[in-house]
Amino acid sequence: MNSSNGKLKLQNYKPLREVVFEYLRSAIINGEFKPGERLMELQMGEQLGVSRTPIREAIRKLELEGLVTMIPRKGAYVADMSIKDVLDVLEVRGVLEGLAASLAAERRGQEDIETMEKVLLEFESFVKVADRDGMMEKDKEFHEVIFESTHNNKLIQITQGLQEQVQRFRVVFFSESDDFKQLLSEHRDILEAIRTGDSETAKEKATCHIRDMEETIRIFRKKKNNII
Amino acid sequence: MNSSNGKLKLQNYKPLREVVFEYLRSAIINGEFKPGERLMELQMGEQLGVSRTPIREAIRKLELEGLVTMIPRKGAYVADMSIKDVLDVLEVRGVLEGLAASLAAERRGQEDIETMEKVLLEFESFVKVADRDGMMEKDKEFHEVIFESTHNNKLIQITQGLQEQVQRFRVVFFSESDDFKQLLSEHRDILEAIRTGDSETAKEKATCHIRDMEETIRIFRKKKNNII
DNA sequence: GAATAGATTTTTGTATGCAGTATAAAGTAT
DNA sequence: ATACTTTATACTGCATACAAAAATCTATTC
Repeated sequence: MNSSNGKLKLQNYKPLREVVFEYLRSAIINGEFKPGERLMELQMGEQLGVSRTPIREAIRKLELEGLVTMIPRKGAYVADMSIKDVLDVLEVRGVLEGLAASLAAERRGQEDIETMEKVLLEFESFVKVADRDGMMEKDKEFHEVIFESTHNNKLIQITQGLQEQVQRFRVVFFSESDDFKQLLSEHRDILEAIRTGDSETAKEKATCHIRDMEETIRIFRKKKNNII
Repeated sequence: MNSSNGKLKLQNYKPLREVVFEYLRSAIINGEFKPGERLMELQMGEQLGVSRTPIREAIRKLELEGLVTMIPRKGAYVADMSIKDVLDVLEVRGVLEGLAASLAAERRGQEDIETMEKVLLEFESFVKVADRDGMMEKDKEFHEVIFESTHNNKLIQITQGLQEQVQRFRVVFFSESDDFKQLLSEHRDILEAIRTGDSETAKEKATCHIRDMEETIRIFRKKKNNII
């Protein structure tokens, strides 16, 4: 079970398809590949220095994850994401964050609390220097810690998928909103409820937190009447 | 846009990988392939009369869906499912069913209600003749209609995935429980709340419905202390 | 008889080849 | 010029080939 033998390299081995999958996912999530853009196997393969096979296998996974849309015999396209899609995701995320916060309040360990506090402080310091990328990262981490604290693997897995889908939108959100103070205070409220084991309050605060995001998106939709 | 030309065949075209994917998924869900069983590409290919390529691509999707576990350079195995896994799924399903029922109460159309009523009647008639397979099918359909009525595509998509994972367990549930009358009356309560547009009650009833399933599983775990 | 090293077979990972289809371009008729 | 074929090209879908790793079997040694 321990790793004292020489097989480290083997355990570190990662199939090309996996490398490609992660690369493409990250590229789509971070907007390097734009929605509607076509992903051509041969071209991507040349770009990454691999054959079509691993590309194709990676695309199958992206397809199931909803980041890529397949049209048989035509090809793979980066999935469009309408504001309706984002709102749908947030509607689901709302209840899942609520569930997660309430479970976390019941099940969290001491080190979970400590990690949350650490992340929150780091978020705060990014707010001070107005580092949006830093804030986004820490915001994501904060929610991740909460989900980890539930010890419900399915919940963690599902949320990760959703996470990735909103991530594409997060950039917009963070450039729209200026009210990071509110975000911070909401996070503090959630953490406080989890710390004291008050699952009911934790659930409520977490749900509201997402509802606020929804509201921001709705306002955004009214301002610019376009599709992302 | 219309289909008056001869291109019908093309629109019906389904890639082999898709056929294989659906076949394997169904086989795993219905327990024809047992947990831990190894899926060998060449062997599966011979069995289905296709080459390894479509098999591999199907496996990538099953992998992401959590029905298959990959060990690099060793192969694909039907994913194990512990009772803890099932309980984790149900914990998530609980809040999602709640959300779905409350949204359905707000957004359902007339024909949604009619479909639910029809399915419920069909379920009832299967109860009368003690047809477990029929009941299982109608139970599944009932929940599907509710999710459809939310018009939230993400919610529908996520739940379908979860659905498939518990389906493997449903067989056990339906052979354990004899209290189909209660199941039926719970479904009736949910439908009634959705019909009258009482989203709060709908949510509550639907959540309880899943909690009951959880309870059944917990009792089952105590009775037989084995892993499925 | 057990253990180990080596050879053999099986299986995965990746690349490539071939057939068929969609798309764009060129040509033809009206 | 416009609409309708025809042709060319590029790409996907699937099969197959080849390399490398894992598993299995065999023989040899203690």
